Amino acid sequence: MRRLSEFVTPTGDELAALEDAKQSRREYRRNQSITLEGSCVREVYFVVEGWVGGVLEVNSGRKQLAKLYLPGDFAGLPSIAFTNAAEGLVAITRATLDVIPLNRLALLFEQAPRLGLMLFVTSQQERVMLMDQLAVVGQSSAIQRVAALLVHVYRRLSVLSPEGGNLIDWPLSQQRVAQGAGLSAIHVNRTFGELIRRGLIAREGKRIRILDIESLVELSAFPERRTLKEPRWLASVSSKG
Amino acid sequence: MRRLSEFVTPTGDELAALEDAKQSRREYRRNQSITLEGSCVREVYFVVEGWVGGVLEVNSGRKQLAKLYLPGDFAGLPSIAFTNAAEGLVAITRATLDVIPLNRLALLFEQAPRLGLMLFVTSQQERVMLMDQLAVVGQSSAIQRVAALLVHVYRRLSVLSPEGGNLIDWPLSQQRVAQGAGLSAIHVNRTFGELIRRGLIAREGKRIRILDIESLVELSAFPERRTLKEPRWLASVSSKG
DNA sequence: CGGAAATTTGAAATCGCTCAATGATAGTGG
DNA sequence: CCACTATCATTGAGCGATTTCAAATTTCCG
Repeated sequence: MRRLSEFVTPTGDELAALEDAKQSRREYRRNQSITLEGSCVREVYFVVEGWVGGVLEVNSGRKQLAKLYLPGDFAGLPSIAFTNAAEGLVAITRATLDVIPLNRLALLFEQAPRLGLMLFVTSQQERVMLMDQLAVVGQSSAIQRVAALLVHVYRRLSVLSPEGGNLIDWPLSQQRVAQGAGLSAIHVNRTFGELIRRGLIAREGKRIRILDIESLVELSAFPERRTLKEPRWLASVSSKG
Repeated sequence: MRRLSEFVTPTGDELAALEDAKQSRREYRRNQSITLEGSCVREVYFVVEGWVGGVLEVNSGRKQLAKLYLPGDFAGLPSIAFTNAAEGLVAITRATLDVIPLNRLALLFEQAPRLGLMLFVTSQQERVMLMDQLAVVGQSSAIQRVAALLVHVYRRLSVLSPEGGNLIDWPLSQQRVAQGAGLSAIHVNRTFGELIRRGLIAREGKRIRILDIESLVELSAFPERRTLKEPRWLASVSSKG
């Protein structure tokens, strides 16, 4: 629930309503497809464990990794407005998801309006993350794009497990990094090499060690955004569930 | 209101609540800044008339045009979760905006929960639009990116004024197109030339005529998304305001 | 252990960028 | 109304970052 409570603290009733909306729990193995792009949308997912990718296919087979869903994120939401899913969902690691049928999601807005508002605000955060990724892909060099992805993952994991340190379990193939950064896989390989040569990161098997986060941040020019806590404009909304 | 009612038809009470949330109306001249990136967020805007750009500055002065807000869109929403505005808002044409203070926006979720849900769903649409733009910028060539922008604008204007035809009033400088597509302004110029040479578009002063929309769509590989109308999963939510 | 997928490296091609300069257009103030 | 200026559009030339193609190695999974 970390993502939701980042903003305001949900009441017990609100948390209960959310738990109530969850129908079942599913497990996926690494690289397993969760939802196909273009399929019919009946439910969304709460990521309990693992990494999930949101992937769009365009331009004769080329793929864009548009979003990394981590534990605490709601996956599949963007597609709910359309007849066909805009993004495919893929388990990037072994993953555990809770299923939330759309009709139960809709009821949350009636039963717990403030929770609905929190979901709304969280979706605005997601829009900003997409805009940031767009700005990186649109306006910076290959090494900056890869650095930005590293910074993004580093920061998000830091929130999830503050004791995690600088060693990141890295399940993304260079092909997937390429799909996220808008580069070719081969150039991603060379770019990782350059980051290592510069002493910014090191590879330890399937892990990546962040050696110099300040330099990575400076190189990537990736903005750090501060979330508003308990904003005044939200105080007037009743938290009655 | 077109954007909201695209999904479900709001009741009179819901429309009244939304009107009530609007505080004042403001006019901006072409190229005037509406909101600075990094400023404090106290309100959002409903675009009544004109085009508004959402711009992110990154990477030592380079800018990304992340979103075109057209009449009926809510501008400034993405920033509400943060202490500082993530995007700057710029009037691309002369523009008229209604101001909605954040506390009144928040109250909508309590007073008209179904309207809150509609705002939520509309935000998911916006996420998909961003993902589509990201996929275009990340995965396609210069000519495809410019074609995709043309198709995007053409489709959105077609919804706003179905009688509009193939002649588009084009207020975007090549510099701004470049900021949207992740290209240099000079290359945008050459790319427009190529599109004209191929007979896909023609320029008539400050207007652009779309000569061959099918070929533009095929070239750009830009997906057409169908909005879900009156979805079953929403029927159970009360429309009482 | 076998086979598929992922990584790595080299060489050549190309797309798009930068630099530089010119021409066109529009807004401003006298 | 016109000169002035800033912005925008256009064109050429050369460069450089990234892609593509090809092939060797390594790693991973069953």
